[in-house]
Amino acid sequence: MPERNPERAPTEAELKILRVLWERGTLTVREVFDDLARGEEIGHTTVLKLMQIMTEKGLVERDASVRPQLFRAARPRRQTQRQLLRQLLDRAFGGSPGSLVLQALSMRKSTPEELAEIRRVLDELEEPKKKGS
Amino acid sequence: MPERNPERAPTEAELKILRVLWERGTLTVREVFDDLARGEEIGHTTVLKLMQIMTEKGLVERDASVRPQLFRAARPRRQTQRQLLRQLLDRAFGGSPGSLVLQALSMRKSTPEELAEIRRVLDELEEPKKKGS
DNA sequence: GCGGGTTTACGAAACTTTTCGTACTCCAGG
DNA sequence: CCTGGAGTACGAAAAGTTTCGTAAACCCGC
Repeated sequence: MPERNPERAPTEAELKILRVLWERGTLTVREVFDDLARGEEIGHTTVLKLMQIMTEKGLVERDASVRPQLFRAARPRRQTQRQLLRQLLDRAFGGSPGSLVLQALSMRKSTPEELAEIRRVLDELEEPKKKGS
Repeated sequence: MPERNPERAPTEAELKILRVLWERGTLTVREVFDDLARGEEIGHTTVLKLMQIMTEKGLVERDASVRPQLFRAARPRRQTQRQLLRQLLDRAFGGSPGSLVLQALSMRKSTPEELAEIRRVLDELEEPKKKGS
């Protein structure tokens, strides 16, 4: 189905649209446009064109059987985040997540809950044998 | 000094060059070229042109008083990594480092030493009062 | 001093991404 | 019907990135 660029990560403008779709589910072009237009100057046909291209790339899926047609993200947020993380890792962190994590943590802004969750994941990573609840 | 693009993060090709400069310090175009050409197909003047543009952007600094002229990264690796991380955070992780860190950790590939270091940073974050060694 | 390889500057082609004008289609109301 | 507004498709301009050809400037050894 993707008739264009298959594996390249979403661009900046594409991510703006994906963020809306991940957050709100299945939407019309107008709904996405209204959402984006609240925060920036952008044209309705610009959003439409982007979403058409994203359909060709396989980034979103389109239901053209209804009018207006509906769009939704083709891949879950997590998967795309992972792809972008991998890309950043290779481009600027020598492929090692360690230093990336440290830099990210040093940005503060993490809640105590997140820190606890991180600690939990660390425990699992360091003790892969235990499988108890 | 930057006569072009002031604050935008380095592009893919620019990062390839920055990686070499961060690793090896102050280099000539030929040295950067030789380094990159070992891993991919690329022309010498392509590298030169990129480095000229990067000079205009303020990404590298040039010493034109010697021949061949010398280039070095204008900003430390850490600072650029931070900028790219911030960008990724805003673009795809809703600005919160927590989930980014968790995703990165789930990629494995971290050494026990890195995990220990991460744990140490976590401790500091959760207990900002203690200042002991 | 001269010739040839090296270095540098510059312009522009080739691509990609982003933006939008224009026009066509499809109704709903009058 | 007819018309106007919403929705859609399409092409292309505008902007940004990457690549390289060409030629001028420079330097070393003969």
